[in-house]
Amino acid sequence: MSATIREVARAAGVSVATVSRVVNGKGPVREATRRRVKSAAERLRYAPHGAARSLITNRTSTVGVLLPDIYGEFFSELIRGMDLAARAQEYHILVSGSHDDAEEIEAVLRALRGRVDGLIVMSPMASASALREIVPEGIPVVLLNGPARGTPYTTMRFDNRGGAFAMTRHLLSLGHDRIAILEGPPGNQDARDRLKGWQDAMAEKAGARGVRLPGDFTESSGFAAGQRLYASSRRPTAVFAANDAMAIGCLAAFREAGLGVPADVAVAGFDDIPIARFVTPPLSTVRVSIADLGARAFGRLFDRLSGQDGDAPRHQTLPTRLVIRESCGARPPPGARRRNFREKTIRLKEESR
Amino acid sequence: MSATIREVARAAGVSVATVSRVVNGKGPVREATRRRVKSAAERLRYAPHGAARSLITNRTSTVGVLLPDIYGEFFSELIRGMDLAARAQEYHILVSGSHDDAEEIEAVLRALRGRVDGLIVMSPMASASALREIVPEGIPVVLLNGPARGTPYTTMRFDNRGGAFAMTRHLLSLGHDRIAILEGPPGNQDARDRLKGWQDAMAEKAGARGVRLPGDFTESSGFAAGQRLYASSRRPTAVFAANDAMAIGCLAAFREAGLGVPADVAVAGFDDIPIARFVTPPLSTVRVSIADLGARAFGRLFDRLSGQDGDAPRHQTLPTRLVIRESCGARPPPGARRRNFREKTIRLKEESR
DNA sequence: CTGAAAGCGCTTACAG
DNA sequence: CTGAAAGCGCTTACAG
Repeated sequence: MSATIREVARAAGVSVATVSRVVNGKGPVREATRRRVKSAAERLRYAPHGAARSLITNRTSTVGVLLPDIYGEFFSELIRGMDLAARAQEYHILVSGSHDDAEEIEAVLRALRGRVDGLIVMSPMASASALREIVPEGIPVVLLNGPARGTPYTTMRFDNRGGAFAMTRHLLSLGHDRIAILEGPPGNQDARDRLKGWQDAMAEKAGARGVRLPGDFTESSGFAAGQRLYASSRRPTAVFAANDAMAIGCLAAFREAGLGVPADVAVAGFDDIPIARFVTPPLSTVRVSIADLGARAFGRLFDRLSGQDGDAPRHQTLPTRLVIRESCGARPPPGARRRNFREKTIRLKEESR
Repeated sequence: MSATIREVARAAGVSVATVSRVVNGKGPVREATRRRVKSAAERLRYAPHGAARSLITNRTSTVGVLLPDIYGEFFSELIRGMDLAARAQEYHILVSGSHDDAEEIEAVLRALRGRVDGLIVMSPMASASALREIVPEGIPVVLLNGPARGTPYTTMRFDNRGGAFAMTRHLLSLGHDRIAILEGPPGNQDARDRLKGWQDAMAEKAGARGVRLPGDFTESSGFAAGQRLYASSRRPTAVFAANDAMAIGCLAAFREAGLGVPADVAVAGFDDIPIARFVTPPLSTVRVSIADLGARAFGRLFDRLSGQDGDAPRHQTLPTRLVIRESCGARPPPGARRRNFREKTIRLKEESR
């Protein structure tokens, strides 16, 4: 198909070594030779063969990305952030998604040997030790949303607990004392941390009573939870959903039941997906920058790959931001910055270690 | 890092050729030898080196996916569909997104040589000839949403025109005769085809008057369009947005202006993103299966790669489905199938060539 | 400044 | 049934 280095060498009347030097811009080459090679390469539309190059250099310029079964905008944004960061370093992204058990991940990881220089893994398994069994050693790994401690891996996550804590506290400060939480999927680390934040805030306030409802991050599960809440005898005065999709499903259930938001019940979500400000009423939520998470994860991995970083695992927690719109019925909190669309956002302190 | 075939060979007391035969399950090997090799490979956690294998077999088991700058659920769903289909064939997906000019794409394509067996390309450029200049020859390509004719490539798309035509006709049948369209980005082929469908339907009805408003597929652009429509002197009685995100933005603008939907104005979208049924009021739209598009695109490419398909380019158009909810104010159309959430869906005839 | 040669880790005819 | 050897397309010391 494509021309090889040998053909370019012949066309330019030089050795393959010289072509290689010109193409890679390293090693001394006389200007006249360089031009001859350049033009031959261009004429033949030469592009170095990636696999051949990888074999000898032991670098693939590719990172593997393993993700659990993810829907919606989270996935896009994450890939987007990583892809942009990777391209800037002339790296490629090999994606494999929809994993829900260890065996599957292991199979993919084996197949990736010799194809990637490093790995970004968002594991559906909470256990770090399980992961260590599976991930090949000697290859740099950045873990997304995994456990922060007790891992030999560098990790990166949002401050889920902090964001949930702040939002719950905000609801409490508005006078709510019966606050329900719509939980995410049981095994999901984000879901756990958000639940934890809600619990911690609720524990702070004497007399506050919480209700926990199961969910799975889909709009439907939020809708179902909303229906249950509506029918319950002592209805909570506020609902904190562990993500926006569920909050929006819940809003739909309340609307259908004729329940006013925020007049009859306050609702808040988590993520600040683009659509959050356009639903009825505009949704109060916790903003995270998913693309940023992706870009930083790649950046960390790249640092490791280029030896700019030590070998010790690092753990970083990205800050979140409270976004107060209409669904929680709040007046603009003091000190909040004014933004478009009548929303106020509050930057939360980063919780980094 | 990882064990090589040579190490496994030594450990098992055989030649590398034999290890290769065992690992690949081809060629005759005595059962006892096979077991010895298997156990040695397992003990050493041997995994074949992808690049080395690619170099000799001239297959990478990887397909490259080039996409324009895409946000939201479209991107996720597409990748998801491709990834699932690819995994079933033990293929990998190399993704590169956010391209908006030819030069960028060309650079990525060159870098992909020797890394992928085939390409799935969704080009921001409408012109097929421009693409031909860039795409390396001799490598199978499936074009997503590109022009159907005049290309040497196999193409795959939704029946955008047909879906838009059916929805517009539906609005007309409800008695609307002033129907606005919120257009997508100028260069986008989906956007063009949807506009065409609207135009064709409007042309059929004597006395129908259309208004065209610019948009870019984002909620914000739909919001802005909604505001303009509200302020306009002769307000249309129905709005057809070229995608759901814009329709939802438009709904938000109408709500803010105190305009009732569908009482004062009907609204319809395109895509049927998961959230469409949960907005207020639930959105009438045209359903497409994005994951299906992705899976089929991979399938076609795979057929080409495994020689199961001829060399002649094939063009396929995937059918869409009308989903009637509340935002367009229709009564259930006759013959529609009943689904959950009080919606009716109508399968539209496939328009395949 | 340039070239001949070794070698990266595999697979695959070809002998035996 | 098994092994020795060639070769996939590159890069990189090593000579010259």
